[in-house]
Amino acid sequence: MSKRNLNHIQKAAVESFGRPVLIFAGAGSGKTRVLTHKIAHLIENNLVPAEHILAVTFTNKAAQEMRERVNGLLKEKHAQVNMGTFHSICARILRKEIHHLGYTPDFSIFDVKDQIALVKVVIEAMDIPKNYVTPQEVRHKISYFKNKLIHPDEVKRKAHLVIEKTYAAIYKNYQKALKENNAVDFDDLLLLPLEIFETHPEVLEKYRQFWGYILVDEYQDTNKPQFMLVKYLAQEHQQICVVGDDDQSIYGWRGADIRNILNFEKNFGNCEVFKLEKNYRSTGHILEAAATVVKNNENRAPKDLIPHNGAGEKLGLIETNDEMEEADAVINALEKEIKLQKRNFSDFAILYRTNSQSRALEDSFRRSGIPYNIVGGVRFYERKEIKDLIGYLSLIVNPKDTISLRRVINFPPRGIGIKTVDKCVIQAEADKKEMIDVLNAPESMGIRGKQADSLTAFYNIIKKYNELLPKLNAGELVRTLIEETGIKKFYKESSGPEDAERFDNVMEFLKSVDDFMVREPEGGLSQFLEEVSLLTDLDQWNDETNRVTLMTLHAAKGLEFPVVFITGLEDGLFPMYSALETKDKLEEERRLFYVGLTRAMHKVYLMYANHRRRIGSDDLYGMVSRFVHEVPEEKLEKISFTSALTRKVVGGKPGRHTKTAVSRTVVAFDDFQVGDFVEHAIFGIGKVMALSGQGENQRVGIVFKDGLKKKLVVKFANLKKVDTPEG
DNA sequence: GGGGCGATTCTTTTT
DNA sequence: GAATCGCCCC
Repeated sequence: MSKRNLNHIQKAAVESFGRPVLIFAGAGSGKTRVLTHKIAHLIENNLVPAEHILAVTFTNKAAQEMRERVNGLLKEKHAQVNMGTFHSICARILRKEIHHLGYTPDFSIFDVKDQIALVKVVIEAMDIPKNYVTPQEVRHKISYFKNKLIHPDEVKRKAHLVIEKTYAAIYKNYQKALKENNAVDFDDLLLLPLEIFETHPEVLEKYRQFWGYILVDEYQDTNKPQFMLVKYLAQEHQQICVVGDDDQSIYGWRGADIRNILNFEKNFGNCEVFKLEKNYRSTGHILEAAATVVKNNENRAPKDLIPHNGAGEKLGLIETNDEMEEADAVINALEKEIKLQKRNFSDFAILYRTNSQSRALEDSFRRSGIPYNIVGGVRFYERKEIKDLIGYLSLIVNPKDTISLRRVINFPPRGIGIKTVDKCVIQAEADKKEMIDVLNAPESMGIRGKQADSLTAFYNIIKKYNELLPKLNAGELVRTLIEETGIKKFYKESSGPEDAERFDNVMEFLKSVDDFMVREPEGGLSQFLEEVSLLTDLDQWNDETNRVTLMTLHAAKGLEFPVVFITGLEDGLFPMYSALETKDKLEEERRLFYVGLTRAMHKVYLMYANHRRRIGSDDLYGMVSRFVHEVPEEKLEKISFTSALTRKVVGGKPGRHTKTAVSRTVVAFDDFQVGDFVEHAIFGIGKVMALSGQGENQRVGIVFKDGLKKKLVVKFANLKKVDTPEG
């Protein structure tokens, strides 16, 4: 392995061994390079065998990339390093160890929707006044408690208000219900291993010895359970290296505690600290702007980013009237970049604060024919049709999973409604049986006729596939399952246009099962389900194709792009209103802005709209974001934009299904080319013959239809671009 | 008792 | 704009 392309601090961090290592890695300072070289260094110098190294990353995709890069650095073949997110590593631990807590290894992993469904069931069984609490808010509370490592009993002890006591009671029952379903939620994936480590020291000892060296990336975004896991595993051998940047901590709302990194030296005494401050990514103006902004935060470790590249271009600032115009302005600037700087589509990232902002952007991209990729939003595996299928599979693997059972018992519709399900619940309680097992005897619950037949048929399918599980490979199983359950028939016979698309998604799911089987020939269905439930949209994002990337600022963490647009910079949206309540929240929003700025290599565009329509809440007539004002004015270049498109409503009444006709008319500066046809209010149609000047000073030489030649300043001429000489 | 259709509600960010 | 809720009809 060559270390020639490391600077001396990076090299020292790579070679440090024998003491805990803390690396403060500023944005773009070569953090991933240090981590991969460090892993390669450990292996190559026989300091730690590859299979005894554990590397924790923030996303599965990052783990995959890190694996490839480590493999690229090492010439000799070596065992695989254990890499993954906290959640995926913990899931693997649980498959082996969860029996210590009385679950079976086939446990289901509940996502947010499953959690809400379970909370609902729990509340309904509890004699709580209707609408006193919503399942969503309770789920949120429970997750909050879990991320702070607060047990139900402690919540109960500290509860004063009736509502707090209610939360405590639901939390306790919810946890009990999870276990009865042989299911864990996302938070449990972290909590249950901790519980095992605390109650079974011999298990902890086993993992301590196995993972002789631990590396944690994005350490600033670890929460309390994650910190405890690291502490348990590493505090004895102290063979640990964490990397992070307190300025990029953006997951406080999920329990991430910035103190984990700021107090690392206290928790792991005798540690060696390295600061990577040289930025290899961004040009000077961008870097200085970002640094000035983040210095407004009080709660941060003082540090600098030293520019390595030239000053580059100033940050573009573009004001528009509304979100549609903002989207057009993005396209406009993007096309200019492509024309003038010869960039590819994949050089651009469009970032926003909330997923719903992607809609207007998406419309414009589609209309202009520019290929794009949206990362996030509704994930593939959260679509209804896919969740239904996963529901079947979860139930087959884990028949105790009543949430999946409820989900699929009447899909496709087979005449089993809520009342019938209720009868089954009561019967199961009375008989002390699993819910699945009472379905077999409908007569004993007073269910007859169509419902009775449906119940037995449903029971037989689940039972049959449960028994087939060891014999059939996952792909075959799913294929026959969609036939036998009638899912295929249901979609094929449906005339709804969205059902055709749903069936396509089912087919794509089938393909992902096949892919999994090729990748993991030994892997069973439950391993596939685990992988699927921990996969995020970002993990599947393919950055090789030539497309513009649209994503939230959160999702952009750890990535870099030549050109970055940060949209929706309005007070109330970014920063959000709710973040104005406390200093900590505002500082986290500011860090998010900092993360956005530092994604860019060459150019940043800051965008805001004077009026933004939002679904589900009032329109925002926002002021320019305070963050824009925090960027030094001399770093900004205002780019004026007049809509290149006029929208007019065509056909039908205005309202829900209003169609908008879009025509290209008014243009921004710098958007003329020789040969373009234009229309002037007085002189009429003309043809552009010459160009001079730039931006506000741009002039165009035009020959009008009657032979009149004019040289006009674009700013004042109010020209419209037209497609043909006829207008 | 189930199914269909209109009314209502949701909103930050995600492993 | 979509997903859930609740009402009403079969």
